[in-house]
Order: sequence, then C-alpha cells, then structure tokens
Amino acid sequence: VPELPEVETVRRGLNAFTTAQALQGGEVLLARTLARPVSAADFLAGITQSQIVTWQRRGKYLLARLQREDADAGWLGIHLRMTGQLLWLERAAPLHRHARVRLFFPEGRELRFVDTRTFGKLWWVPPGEPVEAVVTGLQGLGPEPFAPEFTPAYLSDRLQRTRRLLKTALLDQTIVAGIGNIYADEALFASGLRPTHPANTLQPSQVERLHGAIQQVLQTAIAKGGTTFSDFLNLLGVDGDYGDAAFAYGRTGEPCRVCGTPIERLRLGGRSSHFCPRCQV
DNA sequence: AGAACTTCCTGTCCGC
DNA sequence: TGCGGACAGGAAGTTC
Repeated sequence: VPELPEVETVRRGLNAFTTAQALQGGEVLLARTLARPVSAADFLAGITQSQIVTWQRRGKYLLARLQREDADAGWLGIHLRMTGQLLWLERAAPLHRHARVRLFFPEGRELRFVDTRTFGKLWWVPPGEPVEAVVTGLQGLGPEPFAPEFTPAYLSDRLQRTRRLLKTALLDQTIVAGIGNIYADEALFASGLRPTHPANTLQPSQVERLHGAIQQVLQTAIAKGGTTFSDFLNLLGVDGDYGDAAFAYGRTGEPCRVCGTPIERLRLGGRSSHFCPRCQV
C-alpha cells in the first residue's frame, strides 16, 4: 500500500528514468483509470511529444511538469491509491494482466501503470490551468510532514479542533499529507499513544512526541526506499523486506517488540488499527 | 460545517 | 474440494 515513503521512492525513480525525453504516445487499457480528461484520445494527445521536466510529490500525489518545445505543456498527475504500481520496462515486456495505462518513451522504453484493484487515477492538466483545479484532491491538502509549517504547535492546534480519535485524525489528509494506515499505526506506536486516544485531549508533551514520531517513522521508511512495511515494488520491480520493520501494523497477536504483550487489533471506521495495550496509553 | 458512512475494486485467506 | 464471506483501504461522494 503506497504511502508517502513509497510515493517518494517512486518519484525519485521517475526523475531518474523518465525526464528529458519526448513521450512517444501511449495506450489506455482501462478507461476509468483516467480521471481527467475522460477521453483516452484527449489524454494521449495532451501528453504526446511532451517532455517531463521534473516529478514532484504532494502527499501521495505524483505530479510531472510537462514541456513541449520549451513551452509549458501542463501536468501529468498520478495517484497510486491501493495497488497502483509504476514500472519502467521494455515496451516488449509481456503485458501484465492488470496493466491499465502504458506511456511510451524513446528507445523502446515504457512507463507502465499496473493496478490490480483499479482505484488508481491519472490526470492530464492542460497548460495554463492550475494543477489543483483538475487534480482536485490537492485542494485542502495539509502540510507535508517535513515542511517547516508542520510544527508541534500546528499539530496541536489542529488536533485540539477535532473530537475524533487520534488514528482518524492522522489519516485526515487535511491535517498532514501523506500518512496512510500503516504509518499511522507505526507513528502511534512510536509515540506511545493509542489509536483510540481522543485527538483533543493530548498533553503538549504527547503532541511533541507524536510530531517527532511521524517524522521519524516516515524518514526511516524513505531512507529504506519505501520498502520497509509494504509489499510495494519500486520502478524496477524490486520489493522490500516486508514485515521486518513493523512494530504494530499487521502484527495482531504477535508479541510487542518492546514488552512482549500481544499486539491487539481494532476496527475504527472500517480501518484496522494495531497497537500494544501496554506500551500505548 | 464537521463527522460518519458508503462506494469503488479484485485477490487472498479462512472456516465449514 | 468448493464456496461464501471477511479483509485489504485512499479518497470521493453522500448523508445527517
């Protein structure tokens, strides 16, 4: 499940492989993968002959700035959602069963979007239009976890304003962008706070610990190429040491790595939460 | 306005 | 062995 560290890893791979070459065209194998424009012909016409200047990341969104003949050519946006993968391979590589969109590059190379559960989305934003006007999920996104404005004071202020549970607040992309179910559980474990703790009753020291834990957990995962917890594949199809690093996520019934107490699992708003009943208060 | 609930989707796993 | 149901879950849409 790609969250901020995995998306950041993909971004770095995309910058290494896909920039400064004119897109040759593509193929849309599943029409509803396109969020905007809806028409595959319009989407492909929009990106063809454009070069990717650079890939940016905002939360879990990937955004490629496009140029055609040194002029602004809009944006290509991608959200991997649950099971989306971007693979950099030879165009002749066997077509995966769940391949959804193919983008053709020079010298027989291809950026292939593969997505089992089909929740992933692609956007093409025409030049001159604000990217957030088309990729509407960017509107209202909270600060990046490593941005200067994501401070303990900011987090405290936002948490004070909601009566929801801490776990729910961490998954709210308008509070902080990029955290999903895995890193929410891990950050809560690292800060010693239960997912069910009411967001607006934290002590300042607890907010401070949570803020630090969010940054530490994400930074560690980025340093390991986003392969720390999930079965995520990077651009070259290399996966990681799944399960090795989790303290809470997916460890229901297994002994806590700190105190040995069995990890418990709860369902909160349709999402599973894992925590140590002894280490987390 | 804020919060909760529903929906989208398919592969895997588990119990009977 | 086969089958039904639970489960995985980000974000948009709907409802209260």
